[in-house]
Amino acid sequence: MSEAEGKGAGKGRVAEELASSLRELIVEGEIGAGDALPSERELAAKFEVNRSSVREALHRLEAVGLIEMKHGGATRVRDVLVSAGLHLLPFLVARSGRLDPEWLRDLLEVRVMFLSWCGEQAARRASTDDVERLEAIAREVAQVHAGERRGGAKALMTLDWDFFAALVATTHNRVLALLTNVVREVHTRDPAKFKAVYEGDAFEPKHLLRAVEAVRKRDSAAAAAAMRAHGESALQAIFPTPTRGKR
Amino acid sequence: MSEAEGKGAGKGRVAEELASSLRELIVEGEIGAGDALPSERELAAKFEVNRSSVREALHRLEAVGLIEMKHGGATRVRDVLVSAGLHLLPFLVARSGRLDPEWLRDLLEVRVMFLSWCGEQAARRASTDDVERLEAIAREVAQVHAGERRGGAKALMTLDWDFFAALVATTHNRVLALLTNVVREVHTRDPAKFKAVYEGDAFEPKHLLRAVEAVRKRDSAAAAAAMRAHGESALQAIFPTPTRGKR
DNA sequence: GGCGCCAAACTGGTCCGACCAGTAGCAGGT
DNA sequence: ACCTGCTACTGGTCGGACCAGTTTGGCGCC
Repeated sequence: MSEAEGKGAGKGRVAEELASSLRELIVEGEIGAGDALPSERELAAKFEVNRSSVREALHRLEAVGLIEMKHGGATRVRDVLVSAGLHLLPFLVARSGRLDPEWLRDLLEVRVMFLSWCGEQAARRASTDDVERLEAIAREVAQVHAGERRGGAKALMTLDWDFFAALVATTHNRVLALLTNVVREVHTRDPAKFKAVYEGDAFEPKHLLRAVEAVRKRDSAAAAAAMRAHGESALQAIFPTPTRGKR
Repeated sequence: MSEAEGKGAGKGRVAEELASSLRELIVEGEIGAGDALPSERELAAKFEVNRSSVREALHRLEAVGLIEMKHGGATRVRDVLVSAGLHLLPFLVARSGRLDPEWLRDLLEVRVMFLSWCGEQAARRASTDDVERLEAIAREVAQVHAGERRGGAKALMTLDWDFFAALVATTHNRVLALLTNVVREVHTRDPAKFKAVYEGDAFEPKHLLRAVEAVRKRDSAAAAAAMRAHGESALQAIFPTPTRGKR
């Protein structure tokens, strides 16, 4: 009866939980694009919640582009790849509780692009304050990496994110800021999943230090290259094969 | 394909309209980050709609990160730049009905990054079919641009988008596909706004043709350069000053 | 038999009023 | 002065009624 089985989180909110369940069904492909969902009244009965709550849950999914509600007609599942926004990236990357290698790879590839471009733009726009901020973080990373400070992989992960965030801020590009918000969702939803990137010897603070120096010198090409190397190292750590190759 | 119908204003949906009104108030800065919204019951009375509809509207805004609802506490406006997703890019870029130059510039800059990177990845992953598809579109663009075919700026805009979409598809990167969905929202919400990019002599099909050739030869660097040039030309057309420069 | 119209039986959308469940702030006791 | 606990808020859930579109199928007409 009571599907009181607490999912990952979010008790209290009935609607949120229902949305979570439905999202999972869709993301896992158990409902397939184009299929019609049960009617709101049916869902309400099936999940033993009020129809208002069902609607609330459905609206959440609609807002993210997962489903399409049509007055008078059925509510249908949309094709994730052509209608969904980045909001459900976290759920796609970590479907079935595990990291999906395909999605993770795509994500890390895009990350390389981001890092590289942020480096390039940051080098063009950075103020001396920006440079100092970046340098402070980079140094801290180096210290933690060298074992001079406590923290380990977890601390590295946090600092790496801080560096990225600082870099984005340095570009003064607000579109990028919005993009970063979404990336942060992925990053913070389940940090443990990405720990591997920071554990081996793949993580090299020197890239960050090089990037800082390049930004200081206003050398956008070098900054881009350094950040690209930083991103590539993570990619290589998880997918040792060269960047190319068929999928 | 064509699913973006004119949505200038009044919807049949009460909740949607209310959400629109509130979103505008927030995006225009009339409610300011951190401020508390009136209670749901107050809003219901003020807008003469039911509280359920108010909640529906609020949930829509919450879903995109515009506001924060706390059980027992007040519903507050969040800082757009640190919490909002890309979903409201269209509203930020076109706030007050006009294109905001600052946002547009940021957007076009990011577009340059996208195009460039897509070119690079496409060159690595393209099948012969992909190349043919890209070439077909590029040729069409060239024909329209040369006046051999009807359409003018509007047709160019559509074709340019098709090319971009095809390029993204060629990368086989699904994260990028999601990202593209969001970009499409901006692109299709009010196409007339972006007409300027395709009207002057700024738009040069040769970049696309060069990109196709580079992709065919698996020359990722050349493809990246060509697409970057393509993006830069649009940027230059609207913001004639060199890429750098303070803001 | 085949065609077309119309009405019932769906669907989602809105409304109402009540109650549950947290929060914050004020009042009173210590 | 501090802490406690009540109370008057806030949002969250409920269920039941009704409105408004879509879909469907049967009935009458051709």
